[in-house]
Amino acid sequence: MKKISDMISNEIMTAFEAAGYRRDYGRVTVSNRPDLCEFQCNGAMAAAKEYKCAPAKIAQDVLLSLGDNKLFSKKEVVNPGFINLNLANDFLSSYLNEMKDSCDLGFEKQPQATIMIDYGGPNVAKPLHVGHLRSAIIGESIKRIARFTGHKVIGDIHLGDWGLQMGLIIHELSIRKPELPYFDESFKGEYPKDAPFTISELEEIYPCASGKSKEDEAYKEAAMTATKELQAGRPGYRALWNHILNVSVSDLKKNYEKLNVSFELWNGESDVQDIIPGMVEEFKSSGIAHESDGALVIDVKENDDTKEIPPCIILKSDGASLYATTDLATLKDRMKNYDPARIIYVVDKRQDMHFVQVFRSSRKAGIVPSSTDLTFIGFGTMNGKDGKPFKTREGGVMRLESLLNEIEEEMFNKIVSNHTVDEAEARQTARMVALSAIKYGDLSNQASKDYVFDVERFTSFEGNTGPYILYTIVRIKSILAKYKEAGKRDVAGSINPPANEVEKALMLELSKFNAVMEGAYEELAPHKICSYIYDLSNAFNRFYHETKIISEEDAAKQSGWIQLLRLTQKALEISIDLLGFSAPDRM
RNA sequence: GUGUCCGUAGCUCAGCUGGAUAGAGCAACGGCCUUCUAAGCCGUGGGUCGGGGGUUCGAAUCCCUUCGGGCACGCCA
Repeated sequence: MKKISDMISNEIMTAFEAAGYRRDYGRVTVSNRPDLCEFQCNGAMAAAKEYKCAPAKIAQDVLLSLGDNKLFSKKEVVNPGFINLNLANDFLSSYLNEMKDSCDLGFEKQPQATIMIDYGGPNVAKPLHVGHLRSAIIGESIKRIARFTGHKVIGDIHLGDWGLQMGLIIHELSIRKPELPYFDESFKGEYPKDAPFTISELEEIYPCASGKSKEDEAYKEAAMTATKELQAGRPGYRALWNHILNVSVSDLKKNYEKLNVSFELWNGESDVQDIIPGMVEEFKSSGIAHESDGALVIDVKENDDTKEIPPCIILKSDGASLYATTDLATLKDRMKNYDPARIIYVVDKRQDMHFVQVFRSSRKAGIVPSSTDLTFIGFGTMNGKDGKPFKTREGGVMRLESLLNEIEEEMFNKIVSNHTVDEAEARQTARMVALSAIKYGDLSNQASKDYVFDVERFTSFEGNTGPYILYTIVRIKSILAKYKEAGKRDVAGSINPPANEVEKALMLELSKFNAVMEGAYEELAPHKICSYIYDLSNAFNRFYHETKIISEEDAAKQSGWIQLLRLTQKALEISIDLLGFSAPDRM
């Protein structure tokens, strides 16, 4: 169904036209002065210059040709030329009733396109820490928003599984457990099925090896050799690499599952290594790549650049490929296998330059046609309260798992101190509330900005927080349950025209649903959904406070409210689902 | 140095395709639980939108300049 703002705009634009003014001056927006009106049109003031006419006169003309219009209960001109509008009550209620009876609240789907999301993946064998939180949370939300919009979305975690970190681990293992068959080059038998380490050992080995390599040149040298041998296909190392991958991936899956985040593809850098040599050859033979200081590069600077964009390095002077090479090969692979209309990278904004280089190179090399859109969403850093990158109290990297547990524990305590519930339910609820706190806390900020991750603030959950939204939904569920207990049906009936300001305010918020969802996709901005459901929850809680529904004796009134509640619940639940969390029945 | 993003209430943030009196939350202070969950609702105080200039009938929003901060700037990922 049409967005309500378009319906209103259409009336006013037609009136502009009928009065002899350009149609596009008639665009109507939500009022920024709710005390004066619900919607406003500023076009008369903008038109004043073109028509050399007082804005108030133009506005009067417009209202004159608008005449009696069923959509509006109030339409007036206010100096210097604002057109202030209020919606007619029965128009508003009929609009909401149509939403209520439509699929997805009447949201108009876009024609389906294939969209891929690249999460700039975590590195294998390193523990997931808070730095990985944003790409998972934002990426998941964007995926859901794009799906809701009507698209087919494929998320690829895109693991970092091919770099020096693998060589470091292999080398460190060779020191710790030299007796393992993986290091015996003459070994001909079957390698063991089980990994010679657990995930916790692995997570200890990497930082240890990484530390050593920074201090010990020979150690680093050996790790690089191991990396090279792995990449060249040394059987023992490949087998070991498989173990590292398997152990890591199953641990990652467990962690992401807790976050309610999933990926369609668990590809990684290693998957495209085979196609790199051929791709590089093409770059050479087509002449788009050339040698520079011993390295093979593609020039990507353009005339209207405001600064020098360095060339994209394809091969190092020692002939090894790099990050950009892998990303280009991945693009090639994706175009071949999925032919997406759009690829969205949800990656730390510090990698902006890298993606400028890769995107331009991919166009230049003809890997990605102009019909496929490449979007880079760079997100900001998660900082601690001191404004510096988030750390634990001890100054270390905060593991994702500990963070989740800490917040869950806080929630659990809050729940059991509030009322008596059995432990299993309290645990379950605590998980849901904790997740809402973390995700809403992240998504309510603009993705591109750094933000302060304040555990205390997130666990206090008063005000503009995920738990506040959940609490609102719980209140609605509670009323609906009581209504049902009283033996009444809650499926039939329709929303009545609003009886007072508070009720109308709630209905107006609901009517914006479609426009908000559309905007959230257009701008790939989950925070727009957050601010919407915060407004909607506020409007609902005011209404809740003033309206006693269960004790209402007028059955028609009561069932109208029940329908209004169901619609509110649906709008909120669709929204939080797009943000990647869900609401319990009680909390 | 060059580029880029940011600077809005004590703190954390919205608002930015120009519109009427710049909004929330937290913190502070004061009300509201015999009635659908007080994780809530109502109210009070708190701002030269970093500074300066410009464009405009109108600027937090656009342009210029200046100060302050983050980040990135060829063989790491």
